[in-house]
Amino acid sequence: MSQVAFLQPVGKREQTKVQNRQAILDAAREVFSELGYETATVRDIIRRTELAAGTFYNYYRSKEEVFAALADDGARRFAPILKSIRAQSHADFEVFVRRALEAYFAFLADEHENWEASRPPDEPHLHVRGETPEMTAVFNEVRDAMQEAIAGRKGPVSDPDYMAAACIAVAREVGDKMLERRPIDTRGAAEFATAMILNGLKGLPKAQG
Amino acid sequence: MSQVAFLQPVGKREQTKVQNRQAILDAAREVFSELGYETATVRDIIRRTELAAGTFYNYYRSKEEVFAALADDGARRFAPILKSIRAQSHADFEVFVRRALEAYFAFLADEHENWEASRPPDEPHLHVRGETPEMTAVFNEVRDAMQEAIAGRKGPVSDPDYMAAACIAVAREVGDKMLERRPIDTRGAAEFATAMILNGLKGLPKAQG
Amino acid sequence: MSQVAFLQPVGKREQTKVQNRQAILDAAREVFSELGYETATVRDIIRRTELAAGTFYNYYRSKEEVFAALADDGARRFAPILKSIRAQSHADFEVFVRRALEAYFAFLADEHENWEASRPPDEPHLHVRGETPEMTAVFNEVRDAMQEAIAGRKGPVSDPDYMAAACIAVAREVGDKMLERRPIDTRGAAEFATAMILNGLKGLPKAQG
Amino acid sequence: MSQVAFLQPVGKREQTKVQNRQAILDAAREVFSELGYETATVRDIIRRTELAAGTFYNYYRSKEEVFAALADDGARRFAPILKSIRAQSHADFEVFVRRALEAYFAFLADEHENWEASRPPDEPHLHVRGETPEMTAVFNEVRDAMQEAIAGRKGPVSDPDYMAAACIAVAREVGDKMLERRPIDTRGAAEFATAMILNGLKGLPKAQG
DNA sequence: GATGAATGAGCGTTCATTCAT
DNA sequence: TATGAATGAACGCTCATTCAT
Repeated sequence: MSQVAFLQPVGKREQTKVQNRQAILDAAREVFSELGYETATVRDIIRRTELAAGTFYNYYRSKEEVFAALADDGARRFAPILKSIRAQSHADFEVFVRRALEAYFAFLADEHENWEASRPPDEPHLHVRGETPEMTAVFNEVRDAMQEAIAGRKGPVSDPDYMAAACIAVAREVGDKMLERRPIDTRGAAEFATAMILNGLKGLPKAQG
Repeated sequence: MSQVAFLQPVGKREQTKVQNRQAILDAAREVFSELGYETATVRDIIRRTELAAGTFYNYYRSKEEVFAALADDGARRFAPILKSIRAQSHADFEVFVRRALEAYFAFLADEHENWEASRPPDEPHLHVRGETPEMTAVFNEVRDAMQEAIAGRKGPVSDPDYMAAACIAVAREVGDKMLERRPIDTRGAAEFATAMILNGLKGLPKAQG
Repeated sequence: MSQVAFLQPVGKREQTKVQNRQAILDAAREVFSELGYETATVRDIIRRTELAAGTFYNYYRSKEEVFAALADDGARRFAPILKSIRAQSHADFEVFVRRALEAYFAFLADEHENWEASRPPDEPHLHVRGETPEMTAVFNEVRDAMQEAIAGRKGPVSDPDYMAAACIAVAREVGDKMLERRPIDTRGAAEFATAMILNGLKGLPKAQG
Repeated sequence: MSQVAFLQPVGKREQTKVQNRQAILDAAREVFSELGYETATVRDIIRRTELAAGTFYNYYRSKEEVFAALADDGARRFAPILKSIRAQSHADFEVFVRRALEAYFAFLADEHENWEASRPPDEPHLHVRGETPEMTAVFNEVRDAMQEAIAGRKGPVSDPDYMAAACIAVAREVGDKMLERRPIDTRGAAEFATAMILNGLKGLPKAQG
């Protein structure tokens, strides 16, 4: 046995297991973002795979479960980024908001570009909003962080629940709109969303550019 | 012939027709708000009814059509309210926003209470957000009005598309949250949303109550 | 009471009864000839009528029954013609065959023209072969007559059952083809069919026209 | 591994697949010939099978497709026979007609016997004429050949379209009648049909047997 | 494990027929 | 009688899931 094998005991078996799992995840990601969660079927997923129908169930028990797995994946990748942002903001709420939004929009753009890159160019194209599991998950991360940040602010706050809901709603909508524009301008979106969240319409810069 | 009969010549037939149509609409409203549009099936609707499978099709040709009928109903009731608000605000954007939000939240609360009243008390309860057709329709009305109002504002604006998206997102989320609280406080929600939209988090009153 | 009323007691009631029955028959004839027996539905029939769905069942118990009624109608009109032909042929088989075919083709052409006349000009148009009930019925009449005539021939015959089947088959096919040509040439068709039946291919005149 | 296994490597799976496919074809043949194409339903077919509803669709996409498969099968078996007949008749029309009819009737008889053999003895029994897909297909083959043969004949012909229609009609009807008799006498039927087609009633032998 | 055919509940829809009015 | 809405069995078909191989 090689050292490598010792450190990571990948026999042929384990390797294909990993590959299959990944193949399913990849196919599922595509399918969910093209068809949306409701419309997508398990069959759609396995069809984009070289695997057999039954094999799906060796890895995931249902459509729900594979969706959750994808979401998890996104969350796992994003969580540390968000954590370091919080650490770096030293309780400065404005800074935190700005940076969190920047990170969120960057993640979105990245996801989106990967997805577009891996697609045959002129397929019919539904793109149901924010329906990819990763985006959903990352969005949830941001929401939670925002909630905590708001709750932890010193001084009495108006209504932390409403505040969080409102902030996160702005983030989501602006994010979706951003993805529809070309070129995708994550900085512009972050600026807008930050200004809007902190100062409202009246605080927005009066002219664009 | 009684005068009443003269005013409203309802035979038993017409009566049951009206009743059935209403029963279908009521069932559909329930089903859509519990399961969401995608998940709901025509059969789910008829099952909540004492009617036979085929009867549905005497009234509506498809799930889409019954959804549209419900949405129409909501829109029809709300549109004049919104129109008079616009007329009364004389191009004062702040006033318009405040009143439109008040009307929107009031409508939501009303809808919601009616719906809750007609429900068996402790059914399992998913409540997919804002998915009842009426709410969808009313929300669309508000969105359109907001978009127009923003587009029509004098002076250069930062990014009307983002602005509209952000405002409407706040309205929707705060509305949803509002419905989860008891008692339902439409005035509080409207105040919050208005302040948030116009001035952002920093403009929010520092203390609650 | 007038004499007429005495002879044919038609009150308003009886009159509409007759009219309704006729309306159903007319509609059914159209529908059967356009859609064919299998494809046609009772609903198709009543839809071409000013009557209500249930009314159909006051007159006929099913699709089958109205089909039979139409067939009967055709048979009733054709039977006397055929009878007189038999009487006039004094057991001369060749004469009988020729005249029976002429009468059959004439009836077909007549039916067909009536039907075409009563049709909107460029509707889609299936015309399933020989499927109108009248044609079916008349065809059956001719077949029976032919069978009898063959069975009654003096001298040993090769195989009366086959003979009848063969003759009638020729009549039907040539009849169908005839209806597809313009102008409809009943005489030509009768000549051809008669020659074919009596003398076969080898007895056919060598040139056409 | 045995040699047999080498020649035909059939696992149990392949075996049941073949069996199921055959079961569906058999059921379909029965259903079509008892009910006719129009009346038959996919569910009628699967009901005569031990299979589940959905299984049908693993093999055929629709009623049409299974019908076509059956027809194809018949046509494929019959086409070479007919081809060799044409080759052997060296443009002698009479010979061609006689042999083609013989082959057609033989095929019919064969088909029919197979079908009867595989049937429970005294089922209700409609037997819509010549409606099994195989017979339909074979009949079409004969018709086409006949049309070509007639069209290719030297010398002016009376009316090739009528001629073909008449010949084929005789073939079909005599064929159907033949199947109703016991014992099935394909030679007798062929003799009769040939004589009838070539010489008509008057050329028929005067006595039977 | 991987396979992929089999399963059968469920879907949207149609339609002959019934029956209260 | 005429009406036409109500009925519910049946249709073609899909799909998540199972299970023998």
